[in-house]
Amino acid sequence: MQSLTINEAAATTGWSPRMLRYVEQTGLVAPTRSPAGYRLYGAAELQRLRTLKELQAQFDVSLSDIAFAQRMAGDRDLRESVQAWLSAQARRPEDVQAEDWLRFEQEKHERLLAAVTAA
Amino acid sequence: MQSLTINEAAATTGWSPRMLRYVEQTGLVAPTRSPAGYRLYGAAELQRLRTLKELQAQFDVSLSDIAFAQRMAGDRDLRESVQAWLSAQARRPEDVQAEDWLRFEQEKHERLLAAVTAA
DNA sequence: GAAACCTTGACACATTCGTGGTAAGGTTGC
DNA sequence: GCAACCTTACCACGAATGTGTCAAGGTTTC
Repeated sequence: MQSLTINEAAATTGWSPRMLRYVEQTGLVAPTRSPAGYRLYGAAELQRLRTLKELQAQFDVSLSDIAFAQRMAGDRDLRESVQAWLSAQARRPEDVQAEDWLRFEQEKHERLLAAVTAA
Repeated sequence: MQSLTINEAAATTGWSPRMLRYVEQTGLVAPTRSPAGYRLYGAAELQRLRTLKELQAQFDVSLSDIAFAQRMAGDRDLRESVQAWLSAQARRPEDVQAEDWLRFEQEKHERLLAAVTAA
């Protein structure tokens, strides 16, 4: 599996070289380096870069949004604090939305329980 | 249970009136309104404002970060797309972190199953 | 050893976020 | 009816995000 240098990676992913460096700086896609320090993008990184672009286009999210999601994924304290804060709001009528998140997890448990008790 | 007007709410929460309006605009804390359109902050809103401030101080997150988390909570498509993108990265050695998120949900199911089968 | 790549670092610029102010006008309480 | 509040709508301004370009210098390839 061969790797692409930054300009090649830019060509096949639609990002500019400048942006590839910036994306790396945000911690979202970090290529490996050659002995001399050249960025080397493997198949996995290229795929991630493409899907990252899709994610942005489809939902209009910013890089810092995704970076925050990644931070939440890796920091349980943060994640639980945020979830707690959000769930406290689910009581209010206009925010039925927020409850969906919880309900989502809740339902997973219910489905799981249903499956187990049915057996 | 009486409600506070914006300046009173500002006084007891530490936010400025200006920021209370801004926070409302972000969709994070929306007070009810009096017939004349005055913002009325109840105990729940006041509490949410205080804990929001704590959340920011403790983890150095921005309002837009929390707003994005809230958006993810309410938009399953978005949430699952982001989670999928993040988990695709968990394979890479330096990102063991990200896997924790998934493992977290996984563990909840496992604990649930353990509790059920133990009974 | 020169052409064509790569690196980091900087300057620049538009856009958004966070925050304060101020102006023009409605509401409330005496 | 006036003082003290509230509203929305702006202008402003620093900090962060997103993006391009350019300079000074290392690497690779012929």
